Amino acid sequence: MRKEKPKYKQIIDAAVIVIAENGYHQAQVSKIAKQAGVADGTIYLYFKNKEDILISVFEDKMAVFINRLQVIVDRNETASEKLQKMIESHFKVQTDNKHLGIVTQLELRQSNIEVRAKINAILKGYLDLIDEILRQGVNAGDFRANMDIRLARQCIFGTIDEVTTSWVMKDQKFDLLALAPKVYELLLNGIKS
Amino acid sequence: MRKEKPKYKQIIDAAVIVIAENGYHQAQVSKIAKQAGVADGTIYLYFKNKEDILISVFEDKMAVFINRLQVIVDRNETASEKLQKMIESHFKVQTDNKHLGIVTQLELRQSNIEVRAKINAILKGYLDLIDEILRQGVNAGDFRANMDIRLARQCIFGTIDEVTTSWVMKDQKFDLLALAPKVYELLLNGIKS
Amino acid sequence: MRKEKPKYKQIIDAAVIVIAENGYHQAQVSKIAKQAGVADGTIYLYFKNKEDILISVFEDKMAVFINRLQVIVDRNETASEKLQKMIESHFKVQTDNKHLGIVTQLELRQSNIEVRAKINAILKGYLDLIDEILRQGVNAGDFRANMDIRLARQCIFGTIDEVTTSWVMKDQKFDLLALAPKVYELLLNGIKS
Amino acid sequence: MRKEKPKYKQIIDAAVIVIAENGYHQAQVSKIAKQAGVADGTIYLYFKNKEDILISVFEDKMAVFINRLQVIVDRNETASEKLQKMIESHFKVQTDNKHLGIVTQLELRQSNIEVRAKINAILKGYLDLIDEILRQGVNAGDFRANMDIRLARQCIFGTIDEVTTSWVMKDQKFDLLALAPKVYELLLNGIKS
DNA sequence: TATGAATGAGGATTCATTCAT
DNA sequence: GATGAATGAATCCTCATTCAT
Repeated sequence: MRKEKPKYKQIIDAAVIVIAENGYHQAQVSKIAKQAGVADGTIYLYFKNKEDILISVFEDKMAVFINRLQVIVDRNETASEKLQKMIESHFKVQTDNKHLGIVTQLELRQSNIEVRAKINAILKGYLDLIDEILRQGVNAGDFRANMDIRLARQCIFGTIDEVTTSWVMKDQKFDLLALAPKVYELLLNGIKS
Repeated sequence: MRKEKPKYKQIIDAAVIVIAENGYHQAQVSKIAKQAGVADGTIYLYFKNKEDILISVFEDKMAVFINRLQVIVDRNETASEKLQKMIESHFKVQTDNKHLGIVTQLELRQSNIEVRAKINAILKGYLDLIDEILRQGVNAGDFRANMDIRLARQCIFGTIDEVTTSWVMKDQKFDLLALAPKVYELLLNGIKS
Repeated sequence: MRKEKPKYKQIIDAAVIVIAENGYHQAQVSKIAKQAGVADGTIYLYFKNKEDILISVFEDKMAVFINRLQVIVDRNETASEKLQKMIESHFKVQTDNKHLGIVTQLELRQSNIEVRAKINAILKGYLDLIDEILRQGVNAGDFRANMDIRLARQCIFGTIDEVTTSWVMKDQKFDLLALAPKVYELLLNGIKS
Repeated sequence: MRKEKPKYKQIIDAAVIVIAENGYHQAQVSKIAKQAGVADGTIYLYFKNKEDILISVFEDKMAVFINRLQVIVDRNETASEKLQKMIESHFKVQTDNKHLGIVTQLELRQSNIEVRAKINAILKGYLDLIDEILRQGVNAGDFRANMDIRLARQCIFGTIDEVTTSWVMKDQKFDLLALAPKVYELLLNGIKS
């Protein structure tokens, strides 16, 4: 599998650095190749085209969020606790990697509709897990029975996303993780039964 | 004042159509000029450069949201009622113009950091009005006293934005306006005292 | 005659200022019109096109050189004295108008071949007068009999021109007029019998 | 070193031909690329921008003049002989390449101030060698002791330049090289002791 | 005469991708 | 697998000139 080859990872990491430090529109393939320490042409042995690099970057980084959330969902806890852990986990991953937020919240959003559609398909795996928590909460009677799952999830993700983007745009100057309890409280109030 | 000249408006409207129908990266100045029924050079009598067109488009369209919200804020009603009207107004404006959502939710987000920074400055006028409603609600005892205004606003705007984007990406197939009551209920639960 | 109309002169003078202060390639017709205090379109009531303005500027300014030289040539003096006066006169005119040198020595030389050809035609009136002095000198036995008039004139004009250009490029910092005696000596040695 | 790559030279030579045959303002990069037999983009692997091409053209061609003059200066001859050889060499180089004079005397002079400044810096290498000959002549007692070196050089270069330009503008119809002895005589008379 | 809004042709440059080595 | 020189399509903006008023 291509993802296991060392150069694949090398190029992905280089792309994150180049995009974060130069911005989406200044992240030329040649710059990524240089950062990765390979020739321009080598990129095309591992990626179909530039679009493929960008999508792979998102996929690679999103996997961290998804894997952690999967662990949370699989635990034997209440939906409210899972919601809380989810928010904390999301903010924790962003806090741990300065480049990540710049890339996911600002730069990759400048990509064109086609790339964004593929990014959304990847994001769906994450959103589905949030839905799962919400369904668990409804079934357990923790969350309101007549709640629109999709809407609730859009509220949760929209809020987390907006807060994260705001934090990135403020140069990550404040403690994002410290906001988790207040975000949790706000969101829980909206959905609890 | 330039905005009162008919051609200024003509070009703005042409830009919205061209961007919505061709996409951000295929919205060439010459295409906008043709759509507006003017010569390419005429564009530059009304706009400094292409960036200026895009920012002006956002400014012009955002003004509709802001003006309507200002009216709502100025009314003699409870903060909860204003929140409700705000959500309805937001969805109403989006519903009334098929092109608008494509431009604000999808296409203009592909613009570079400089344009986005200017877009955010315009957006701030809208966010400030939401903050105003929240402050009014807290002062009147309708909303929780210890509520973080900024966080609550990020929750509200993040949710509305996410719902709207989702509606646009689903080709505006369902009735966005019909979602307003449920969105209102969800958000109000999160902040009411 | 168009040259006697006040606006004609107004535009010529404006052109000299605009060219000197902005450079040839930044001397747009609209800038000249603004400096002259007329509308863009008005320019075209007095000049056929932009080229015509530039040529007229050269013609107008060159007339000063030519008229003064004509007076010198018509005097009852030796050719050597006339040569001396000519050099002094040339440097004097340049010294008297700071803008003139910038326009004639640097900026107008950036014009295209067609304009330069017309400029050369105007210059010919000046060169012919130099030839006249040289012929007088040869006839009077002051200058070498076997001298090639055209070559001698090219030497004289080439030297004066090179010295003047050098003075302009050194920001007219030194006293050009003070060089006249040495230039005269150098050139006279080359041609005297 | 870039100058040793065949394509660098290819492009320089193509630029000379295109400029000479089409004129400075009609010498588009794409035309130069086509003449050089390379793609437009290839130009930019060897030159920073169009300005860089033009300056490089002048530099490359001026090197011929400078190298030949350096050889002359280094010889064990009198300053007068060197002056004579210099004039002959200058006219010889111009005579050998029909395109060269058009480019150096007419077309490149239409370039803007920035390019001209860089061209003048290159030209300085040539002028310095003329100064060297003059200093040698003064020291050896061949040229006048109280002579102003700079002025004498301006006279020499101004004359050669004027004669050459005149020859180019007359479509190189007469024998430029045949003028060398008379030019030499004229200039030598001006400076010899 | 005078105005000035409108016109529209024209070109340098970037960069994702290829392919001979 | 790896290289990197070469490709070439694609677009924003300027400004001389016109002409309806």
